[in-house]
Amino acid sequence: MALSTQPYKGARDFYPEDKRLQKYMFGIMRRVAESFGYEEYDAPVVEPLELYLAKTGDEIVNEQTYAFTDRGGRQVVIRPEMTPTVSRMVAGRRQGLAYPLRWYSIPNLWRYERPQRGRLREHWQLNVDMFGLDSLLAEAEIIQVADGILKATGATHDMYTIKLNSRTLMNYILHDYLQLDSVQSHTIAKLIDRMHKMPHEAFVAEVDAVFTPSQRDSGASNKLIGLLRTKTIEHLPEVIRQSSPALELQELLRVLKQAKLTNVVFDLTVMRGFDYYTGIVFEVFDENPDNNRSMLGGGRYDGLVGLFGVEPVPTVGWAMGDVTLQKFLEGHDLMPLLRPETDVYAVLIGNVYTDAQRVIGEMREMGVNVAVDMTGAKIDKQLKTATKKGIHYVLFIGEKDLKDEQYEIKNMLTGVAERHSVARIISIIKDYRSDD
RNA sequence: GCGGGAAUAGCUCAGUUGGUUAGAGCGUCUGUUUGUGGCACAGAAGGCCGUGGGUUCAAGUCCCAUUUCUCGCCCCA
Repeated sequence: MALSTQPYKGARDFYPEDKRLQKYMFGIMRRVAESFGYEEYDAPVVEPLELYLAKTGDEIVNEQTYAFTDRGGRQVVIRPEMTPTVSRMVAGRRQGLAYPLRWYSIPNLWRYERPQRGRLREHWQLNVDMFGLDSLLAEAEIIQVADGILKATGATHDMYTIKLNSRTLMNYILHDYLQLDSVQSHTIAKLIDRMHKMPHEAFVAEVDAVFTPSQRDSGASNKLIGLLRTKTIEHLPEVIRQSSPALELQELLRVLKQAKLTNVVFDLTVMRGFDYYTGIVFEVFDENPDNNRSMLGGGRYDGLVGLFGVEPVPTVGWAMGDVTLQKFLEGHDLMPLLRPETDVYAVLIGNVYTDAQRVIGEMREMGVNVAVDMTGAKIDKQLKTATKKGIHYVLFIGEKDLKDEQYEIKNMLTGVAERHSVARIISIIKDYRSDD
């Protein structure tokens, strides 16, 4: 039985062309996050099981993690998300950190589940968090970071929509306005989370079933359905509109509008799956009809750091997966033309390998990436290799070139070849590389 | 964890109601005589038809199981 060449189920091999795209996406994430002053951190891939038991839903821990017992009998998990880890790190040094703390990371995460479109077992996820600021300006800033990253890919505001909601507003509506108990509220919240995946009649029927007969008679069920259709805060009933979470949402919308985010809307149906959110929640939706999904989401979760037995630290954050971003780029024709890392392929003519080293070495010292063909193959064969590798420039080095100190540099895309000194060639390559 | 679809050359696929040595295009390799790739021409390699059972005189083709891929569900980083 031959060994399989396939990667592990639900995980991906990154061949150089795949890795190149990943480097491009991560590069944008890093550049934009750092432009807002966010610092990169990382942590071990393996965490103790308890870290997740404290906050995440049972199903995630019990059925959707890679969990095992290590040789010392410790129960551990390959991290399925980064939020507990970063909360742990902040709690560990909370007194020595400078707040507001701006941190980001691009961890590799694993979940044990059946792969499907856009959801694998292994993925990379950008996490952007701000700790220590209990102000709407924190939400506003991290949303701007998200917007900045998408714009840096070349996306425009018509390609995605930023949808805002508030967990506290939902609590107010469900508990105070509709008078539901906590079990009913929880069930309704989960239903709202799924409402766009089911026919409207089915949704209405399921919502109805949650209400008691007397609640239905008083019209509470219809009120909720009506509320969920509301497209702006202004159209909410007066009592709700004057509640403090609604006023807060309105303020955030105003701040974001001032920051020129034209694609931000209020959406009462945005729930987010996790229970740990405590305030504003938001999601960014892809407007591509073929890929209508949430590609990024987050919100305020003030309670997590406090789980480590320290003073609570107010926190906002969001996360975005590499697979969803890639789907977004593909769907909107935003995939970049990526060049190979190698700038120049050196074709050797005759037995000049040793003498060519001084030319090649000089180029490398000046920051030009040069791959040398030392196969001794015929010229056409060496050129074919360069073409196949996708390298844009070929440098010919033969005895007469070494003697003249003039070398032919050929652009493989245009077919144009010129003879120059090494110094001139280096500057041509650098100019070419910088006009990305 | 539950359900639908799929699996034939490196890739994309064809393969008749089951019937001889399993096909194409692209790609790969070799050559068209050694300082110039893409084009053209000539030739070659490459398949336990995913795997294991079964039905049959005969299975790539029908049946069962299994694995993997894929699309959904559950759940949602």
